[in-house]
Amino acid sequence: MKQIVFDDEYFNIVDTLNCGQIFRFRAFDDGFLVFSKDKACFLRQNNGVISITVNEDDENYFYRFFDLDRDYKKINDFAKSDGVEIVKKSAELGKGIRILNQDAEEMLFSFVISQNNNIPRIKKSIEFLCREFGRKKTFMGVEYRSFPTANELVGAELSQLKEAGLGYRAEYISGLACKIASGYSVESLKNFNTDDLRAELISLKGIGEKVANCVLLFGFNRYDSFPVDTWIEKVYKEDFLGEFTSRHKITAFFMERYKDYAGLIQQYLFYYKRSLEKR
DNA sequence: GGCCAGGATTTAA
DNA sequence: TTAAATCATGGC
Repeated sequence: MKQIVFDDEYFNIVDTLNCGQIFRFRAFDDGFLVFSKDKACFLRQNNGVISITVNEDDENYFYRFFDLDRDYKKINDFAKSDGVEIVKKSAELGKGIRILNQDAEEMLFSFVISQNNNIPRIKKSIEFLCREFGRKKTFMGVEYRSFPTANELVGAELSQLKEAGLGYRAEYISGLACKIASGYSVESLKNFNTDDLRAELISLKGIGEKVANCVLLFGFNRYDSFPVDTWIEKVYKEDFLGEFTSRHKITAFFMERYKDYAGLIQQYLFYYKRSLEKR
């Protein structure tokens, strides 16, 4: 076991886990277990310090996973200086949000499931897939399951997938698993520039512009992407008083405005808007 | 019982 | 090029 220690001024565990970018974590002891791919780590926050407990071999993976090299102060300050009130407020509330560098393949499957769905249900479906098709692992004495590989998913019957509550998305998951298992390399996509990669992702069945932007942001570490979902659409209409109706144009509007900072500011806005109307 | 959720696809205009 | 219909599922 090894510990990564990090100042918590721009790292809040609860906000980072609950802002809708990650679906696999659970409260444990005085912190949280977080799962990615076949790996796990344990996060705690006290006395102004985040401590991340990892297996020796996973230190580099989770250092990158939690985006520990990025200057969050710079982006947060920029957002707080924005002329639109909700951007300032969301940056204050979301100051501790970090964009996680998650596994690209896991993000592909996860965000295909996310379409026209809600976060609690997405979590349940993913938990089911891990429990049913992932491998059994233990970390700090706790049992968990790895996220199933494409090879593990491709063996599943459609009827099995539907037990996960995937609905019509089951066919997308099955198709994607089949494509990857038969040689399509997600890894090699990392060499694409952002626009080419977005186009490539959209060409996959079950992935449109919004999901592609989520995968770009959370799975490929591309901050120059701005997913527009129902909440962001509300922000655009209610707080920016925008006139565009198509999500494509709304995305373009925010991309032009925030450029390389778009990804994090999008998370600020999503988390803030959703927290207002959820209770 | 209709509306909504981190929408995408297909078809029609 | 954009608009509307359709697609499961569960919580409210």
